[in-house]
Amino acid sequence: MKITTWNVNSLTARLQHVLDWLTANPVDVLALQELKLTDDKFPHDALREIGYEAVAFGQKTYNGVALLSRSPVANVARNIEGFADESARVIAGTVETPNGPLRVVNGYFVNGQEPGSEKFQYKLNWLNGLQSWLRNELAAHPRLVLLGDFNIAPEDRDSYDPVGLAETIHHTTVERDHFKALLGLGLHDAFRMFDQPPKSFSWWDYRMLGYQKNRGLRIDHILVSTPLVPQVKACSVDRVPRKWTKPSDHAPVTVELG
DNA sequence: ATGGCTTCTCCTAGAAGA
Repeated sequence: MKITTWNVNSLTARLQHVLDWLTANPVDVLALQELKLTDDKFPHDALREIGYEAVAFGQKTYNGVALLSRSPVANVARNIEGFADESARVIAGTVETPNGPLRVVNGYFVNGQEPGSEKFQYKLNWLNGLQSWLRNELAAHPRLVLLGDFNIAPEDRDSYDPVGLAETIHHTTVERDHFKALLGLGLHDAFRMFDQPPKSFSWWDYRMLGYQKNRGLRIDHILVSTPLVPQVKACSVDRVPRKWTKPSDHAPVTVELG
């Protein structure tokens, strides 16, 4: 089965891209971030027509996450239990697979804007909350995938300019330590389980011809729990939709589980 | 050097994204 994460930067603006991409890539589960719409505006009908049911957790203008699935999603949770949050950033659900139930946790991690800012502190608090909650989620659901827009470039090789951007947003030691702490819970970066082309990124700035010059970051991730590791068959970024007209600034990342 | 784009809204300017 295939599971994908994609920050679409407005589902209203990107609905046709999502429909086109899913039609060409009929993955089992698609985790979306940055819907930027409220649940009453969620395009259930258009998705149903191509075979997907969705559970959504939306918000006006900002944030918003959803799980699209070809099979039912059960036991849906919204945001981080035990962490009060004004923003719609997490939706989790369980799908049945031939190997048993699979917990899928989809997150739109806080951006943080600038180290030292209030928003950066919110990012750190949010990451602490996520970590505590995930410990329990993993205990309850040993087969778990955490995926989404992490807004963290975990290592220097995940940035187009690790020296020039050292200790700037997405690159700070404290953010990277949080990423390592997630791995410490018993999660594994599916992308790094395979040989990948150098300068593999998942996001490119709209400005400065970012995509054309491959000035990007790898900030969209798929982490799998230890029991799933033997089942991971592939993980890759699909740059194709980043080349479409009016693209999202993020590309979809897909993991294949055997 | 800066910002260079795209999205949204209390809508045509400003905030936010990353």
